[in-house]
Amino acid sequence: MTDPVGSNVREALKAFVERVERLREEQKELANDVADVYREAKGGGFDVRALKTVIRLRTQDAAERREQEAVVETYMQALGMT
Amino acid sequence: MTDPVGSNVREALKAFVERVERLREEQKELANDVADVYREAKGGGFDVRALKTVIRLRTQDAAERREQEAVVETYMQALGMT
Amino acid sequence: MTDPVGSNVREALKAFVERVERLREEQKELANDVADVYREAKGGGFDVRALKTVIRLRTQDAAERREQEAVVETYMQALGMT
Amino acid sequence: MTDPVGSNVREALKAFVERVERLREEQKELANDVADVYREAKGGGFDVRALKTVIRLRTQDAAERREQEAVVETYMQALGMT
DNA sequence: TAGGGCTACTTCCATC
DNA sequence: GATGGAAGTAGCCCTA
Repeated sequence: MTDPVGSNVREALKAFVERVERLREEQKELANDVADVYREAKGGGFDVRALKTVIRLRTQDAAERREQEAVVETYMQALGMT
Repeated sequence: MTDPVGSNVREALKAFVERVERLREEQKELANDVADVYREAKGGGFDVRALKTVIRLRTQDAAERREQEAVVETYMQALGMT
Repeated sequence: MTDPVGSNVREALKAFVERVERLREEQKELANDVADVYREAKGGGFDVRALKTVIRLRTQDAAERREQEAVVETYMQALGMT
Repeated sequence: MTDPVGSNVREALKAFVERVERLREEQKELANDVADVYREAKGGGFDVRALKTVIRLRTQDAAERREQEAVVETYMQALGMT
């Protein structure tokens, strides 16, 4: 056992690395799927940027979102960004 | 049909949004899984930052990686970072 | 001249590195300044998140921004996010 | 004073926004300067990616950097990435 | 109050 | 050039 990383530890290391790599692979597949959906939506005439905005807004609580938007609106009016 | 978005289009919109949201949900779960693995590894005494570095390096081609490292090493020696 | 990096090249390398580091330093100072402003604004009762949103929106062309917002609004209504 | 944002507050708001925008402008100029340096370096035959790596490593303490690299090396050997 | 995780933000990189 | 993902950083909150 002169190895700086004993075989049990080595096995644990390999296991961690492989688990992460497997998960990364699945993440990449999902990212491709998402890109496919947007490509389809674009092909169907939708504005992808607006779609992304809507989807982002949906992740926020509705009440909180309206509150944020109200504050932003107030600031914009105060700055003459009408 | 005074609606600016007709019902067929509306249905298509909902379908796209829901598909993306489902995929995003799965992505989030995978991200949590990855975080869990790193947490476990940390608990097992591994250096998470080094782990991430190793996993990143594994995605590179071995020959290319060694080439990069050689150049970096050369520059570091030239700068006295020995 | 057995050095893999000749002295002229070495000097050029050092010069590039130092120029970048100087610029990075200035960037960091500016980032601190920005953080200070937001801290002040927060202390003055402003909503920092909304402030950031407003400042981001100001970088967009006003007409384009309104166009985007109109599309987003249309999608949100179609999805019942009223 | 029926304005939701009183004039003093409005002035404060404008001041904050303008300060941030000015700082952002300076940051952008610095980013351009950095890009210029790398462009020059590339023109002089340097490997920009390796340069960036070296500059990043220089921000770390030398001892800490060597420690990190040793751990990474150990993990790589344990994984057979020799 | 110093640390330590957590979240959000920003920057960077790799990919198309 | 644009996009998405990852890494690093900073600020926040809580705990000890």
